Amino acid sequence: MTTSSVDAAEAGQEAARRPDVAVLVVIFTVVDSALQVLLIERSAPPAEGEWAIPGGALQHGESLEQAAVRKLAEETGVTDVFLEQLYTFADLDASPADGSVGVAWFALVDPARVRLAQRTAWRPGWWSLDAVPRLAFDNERVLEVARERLINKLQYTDAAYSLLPPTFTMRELQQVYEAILGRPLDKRNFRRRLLATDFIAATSEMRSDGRHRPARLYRFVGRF
Amino acid sequence: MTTSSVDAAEAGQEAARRPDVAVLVVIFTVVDSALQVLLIERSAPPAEGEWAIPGGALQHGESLEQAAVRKLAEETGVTDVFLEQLYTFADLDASPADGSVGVAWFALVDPARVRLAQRTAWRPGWWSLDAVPRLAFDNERVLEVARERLINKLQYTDAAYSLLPPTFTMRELQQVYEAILGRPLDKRNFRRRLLATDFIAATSEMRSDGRHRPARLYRFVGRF
DNA sequence: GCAAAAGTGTTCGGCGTACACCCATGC
DNA sequence: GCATGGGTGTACGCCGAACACTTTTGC
Repeated sequence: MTTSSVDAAEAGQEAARRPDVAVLVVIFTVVDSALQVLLIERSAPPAEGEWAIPGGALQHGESLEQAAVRKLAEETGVTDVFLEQLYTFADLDASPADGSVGVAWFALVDPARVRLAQRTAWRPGWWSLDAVPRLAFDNERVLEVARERLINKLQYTDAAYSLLPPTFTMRELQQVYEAILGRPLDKRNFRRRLLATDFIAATSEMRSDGRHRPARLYRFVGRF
Repeated sequence: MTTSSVDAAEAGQEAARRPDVAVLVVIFTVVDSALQVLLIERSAPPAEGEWAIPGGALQHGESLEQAAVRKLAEETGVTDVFLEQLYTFADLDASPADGSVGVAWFALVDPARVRLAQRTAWRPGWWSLDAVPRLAFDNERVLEVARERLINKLQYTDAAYSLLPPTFTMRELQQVYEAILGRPLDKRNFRRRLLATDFIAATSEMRSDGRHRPARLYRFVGRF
């Protein structure tokens, strides 16, 4: 780890001391029916010009979760979302023998709430999962592990709450699932299954979109 | 973390330098139909006299997995078993603010293969899961996470291969499952389900135990 | 009236679960 | 011959998967 994903904020410390513990946050979102991940363009060696998963050193007195929350907020301005520890890597770096580790987390965010950090150096950007560029270090492995976990989590938790606004239509929810699972789902089965879970509940509101029948809005229960 | 689970081998280093990264290994076995975990009695402060999950500092040039394998071998003499990363904790210690982390792993071992390290200080011992002593630091949390993962892994993987000798009877296999799940299972359903997974296959051998019909021996496939 | 998305039921196969009796052996 | 554990089959309920038509609206 060490320098594998240090952004502008940490870039100064990088030369001063190699941190022993870093936190990486794989930030997913779904826009236009496409699963996307937030990546940072590295503006200094090593791996200058390559893209990497956002991350930085664990700061003094911070818990791992606090560091992940902070990192997520720095990059997206978002708090209070699905955020879960993923896996810890010791050899993400070009220099695996230095004893440093990277603790990877993954987060799910509603694109409507995101305000990306405005920088020209260490520029952040969304990348569609089926078009990610070459990544610095071994970040491809991290991303792959994150994607697998996301697919699993979706099956038996309400994690999707974190990818959608407070209310949403069944179609929107289904598109989120389809984008993550990478395959189309049957409308009737999807609706029945989701309502059976009690993750979501109907609201009394409808939304009129265009020249077609208005859609009922739903919300995740246990939130708001 | 830091000193939370350092055994005799690392005890000397403990005073010299607080390691930034430690590895813990939750080692499970099943003996006499009881799920047991290996614990180490701490022979020096902090938490002297309390029991803890075995662990130690990540050594120079070592990957996390190598450290876990080494730790497991030091304590049990066993290699080549189910060993999987569990979770990483930053605040296992009494002193959570020191920036050190503990990467927890969990392992499953066949009791017949184990040769416990013979020490009087930092003495290792097996404890039944429903009778563990008070643990040092926050090791109870680690143990609880490990047990949950073990229960899950059992459902959809062949992890149990690591708890049994190369061949075994259906009854022995079922007892392992029952010990871990903590409830009795139906003999017919168990047999049918396990054979359906293709994790195990019948051998041509039988074992005669006592004054009753001999039992067929099975083996895990994809091992040996 | 027509285009577009919303909404709705039934059938089928597989899987987990409950449940009871005969079989082979040693003493 | 009897005690002990080994070994086997069926019925049912639930769940995921496949599949097509009617409804409501805007234009």
